[in-house]
Amino acid sequence: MLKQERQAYILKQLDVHNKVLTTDLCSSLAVSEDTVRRDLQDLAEAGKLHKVHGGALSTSFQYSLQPAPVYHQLEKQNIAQKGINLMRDGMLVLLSGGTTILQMVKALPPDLQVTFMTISIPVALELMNHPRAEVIFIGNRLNKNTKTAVGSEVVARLEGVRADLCFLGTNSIDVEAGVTDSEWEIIDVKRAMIAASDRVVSLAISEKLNTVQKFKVCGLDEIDYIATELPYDAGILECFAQTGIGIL
Amino acid sequence: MLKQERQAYILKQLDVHNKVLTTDLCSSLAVSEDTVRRDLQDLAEAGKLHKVHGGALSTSFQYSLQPAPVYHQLEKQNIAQKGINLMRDGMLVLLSGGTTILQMVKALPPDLQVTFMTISIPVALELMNHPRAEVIFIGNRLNKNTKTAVGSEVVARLEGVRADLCFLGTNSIDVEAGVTDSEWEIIDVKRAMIAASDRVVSLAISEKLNTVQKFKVCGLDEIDYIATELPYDAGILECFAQTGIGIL
DNA sequence: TACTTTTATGCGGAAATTTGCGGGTTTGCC
DNA sequence: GGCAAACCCGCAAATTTCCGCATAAAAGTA
Repeated sequence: MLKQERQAYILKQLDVHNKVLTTDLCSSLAVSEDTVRRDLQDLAEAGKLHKVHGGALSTSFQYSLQPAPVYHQLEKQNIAQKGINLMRDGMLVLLSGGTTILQMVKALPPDLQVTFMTISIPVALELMNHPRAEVIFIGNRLNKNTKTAVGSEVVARLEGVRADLCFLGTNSIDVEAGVTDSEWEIIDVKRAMIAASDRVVSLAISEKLNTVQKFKVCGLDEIDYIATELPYDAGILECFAQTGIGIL
Repeated sequence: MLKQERQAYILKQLDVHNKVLTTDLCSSLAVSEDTVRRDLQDLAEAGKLHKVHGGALSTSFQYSLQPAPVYHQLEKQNIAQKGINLMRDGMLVLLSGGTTILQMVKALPPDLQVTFMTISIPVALELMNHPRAEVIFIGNRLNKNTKTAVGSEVVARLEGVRADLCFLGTNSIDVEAGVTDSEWEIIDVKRAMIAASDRVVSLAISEKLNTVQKFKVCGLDEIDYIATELPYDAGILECFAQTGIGIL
């Protein structure tokens, strides 16, 4: 059988099943695994498929979020790193939604072995790319604006959870008003996440410091750390530090 | 034998078999390999065939020219429309994962007012764009390959559900073996989805008909409709129709 | 017919391609 | 953290291709 025939067969199988296994191919094509692997490599270099350990996936099968322009990308990457530094292997980590959280997930080191629970569809999708992360989606009805799960079912599920860390993609945080959000539906869920976690981290770019939204999530006393893109000793952070919150 | 005769013979063989081997030709034409090779080279330069190492392929044999990331796009849109036709305002509809389901979701008419329950992250994400759909994600641990929720928690949640319709993005469907899938983890979840629904629709491009995968989901008797891109009276569908399944 | 020119074919050997195998390493999973 | 599977690397064998050249056949010419 000619090489091109084999490769055409592989592509056809991919079109039908969206995935192929090296072992299956080498038995149905009656060639060695090395040959199949070389074929897959060729096709992958040509962009015809997506090679993975053990086989290959159809290129059309990987849904990627359109890279919507992320504002303050650099700042958010800075914040993300500060959050990542808190994670340790074996932890159970709760993640809310938001672009800052998403940036953090994208920046996760591949060797980190953490179980994540999230309510955000985009965050969950991004976590699918991480090799070692275990991902649990706390599902129920979805809010279309935030693309997160909301409702009493989510709150109930969180009641049985004891997490090490909770990261909140904070909408607004203020010394007086505490953490506030603009989406009414998400309030109860965030409260439940906070209640289910040992330590709570608020990720916020400095623009959101000392701003207030319509709905209150919790007071500052519920927050353990604030991560911003500012240096540790920035002036604006002093008043937060005085309330006993850790500045990252 | 004249050169033109040989080349005509080669083209004829290509028409019949879509491929020729240099060694076969030089024995059946009783000429040296070099001669055959020169013939193939001439014909390739004239665009009459596609020369490859060891022989040649018919030009019509799309060996791998374009991966066409939307290879089955049209077919899947056809299938999607057939599925959409079953939906009515106010229904509760279960959706599994897969590209066919995703196509259907993308093609949903904006005025349809349906409550969807799904286990697939990409499907849920796509549904976020629909203006009137209510979306419920049945969450738990996520399978990284399929990007769907799996595990007993999902099954338990589905037990309390009574849906009008269930759409399965079928991996393989066979008259004898029924519906089969390649992912072990998804089996229980699909079974639970089937049990929770009044009517079950299997969406499958025709290439998946009469193919079998490793794990059995259910027999054909559990399936109410099959939607393919083929017309109602296609021959391959007859054997399915005889089992009492509705052909869409 | 004899000679030249052009074209086609076969041959030998070198170069390139393909393939399978053995090793050592990495990866995924329990 | 271990174990089996999957992977990567280099090599060797078999096959195919390429290149130059000689020969033979065909075509043209006097």
